[in-house]
Amino acid sequence: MKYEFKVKNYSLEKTLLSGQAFRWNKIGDKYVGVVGDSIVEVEEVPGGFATEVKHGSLGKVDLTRYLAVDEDYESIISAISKDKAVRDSLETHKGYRILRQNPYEALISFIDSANNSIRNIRKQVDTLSMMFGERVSEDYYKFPDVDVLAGLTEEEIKKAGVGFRGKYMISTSQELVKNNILDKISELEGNVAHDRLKEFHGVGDKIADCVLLFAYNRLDRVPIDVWTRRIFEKYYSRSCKDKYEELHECASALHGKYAGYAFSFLFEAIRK
DNA sequence: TTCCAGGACCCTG
DNA sequence: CAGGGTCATGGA
Repeated sequence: MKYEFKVKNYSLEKTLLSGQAFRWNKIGDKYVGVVGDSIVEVEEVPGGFATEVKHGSLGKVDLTRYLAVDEDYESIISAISKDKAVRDSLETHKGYRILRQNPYEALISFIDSANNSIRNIRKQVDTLSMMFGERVSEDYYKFPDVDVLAGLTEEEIKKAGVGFRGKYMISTSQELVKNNILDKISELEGNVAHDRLKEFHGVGDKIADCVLLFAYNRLDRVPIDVWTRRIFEKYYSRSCKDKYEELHECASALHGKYAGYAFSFLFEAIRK
């Protein structure tokens, strides 16, 4: 099925290849990715972009949600633009959007992000899908189902190249098979949801916030990592202790309910 | 060869 | 709590 989206200020490249999602590739002029059970092709056209869903059930409503096309982007930009550092980063990185990914896929993918490079994460998530996910078409595989990963041995999952993170993926999946709380996360208040996610083996402060920001649309959550700390040093040399919770409080105080967006722009800017 | 990659865990003091 | 070592893997 083909769908067209009219939307301003949407950069497919910055959004789909940024490191918030790991299953998109640019092939020629098109971006091709696997979303749920579908292969999606996206291409820029005048006034927005065109999508084609191959093999799969993904509809326009699902895509609108996943790609955050319905987001009130101008309001967000306007709100965080009060800050000069953010304004500067927007000059280069406006058009970046925060996706709304599947929570399980995001959880496992970001468990894979621990002490790892984006390049490797991409490769490993791809291999995981190829080895343990359902085949969609010739070269494309769905992200593995939770009960499949839950049934693997550490030896088996390590063949996907995920290293020491494999055991975390398995135990997290096993916990979810026993008690799938991922739907309930959305009902929890921010800090509570954050702490609940941290109960999974392999999920610490930063990864919990990645999942909240990139899957649950919690735009106020800020994954604090080395880059975030560099951002604080460079732009906000104020007195917040070098402790995760304190830094997150500072980020909130600076940018409020869209702090996740603000720091995503700053992150993209400083990482270059 | 060594170091680092969007960290988290575990053990000490 | 704060500070270390450790964990697989690939690329520079």
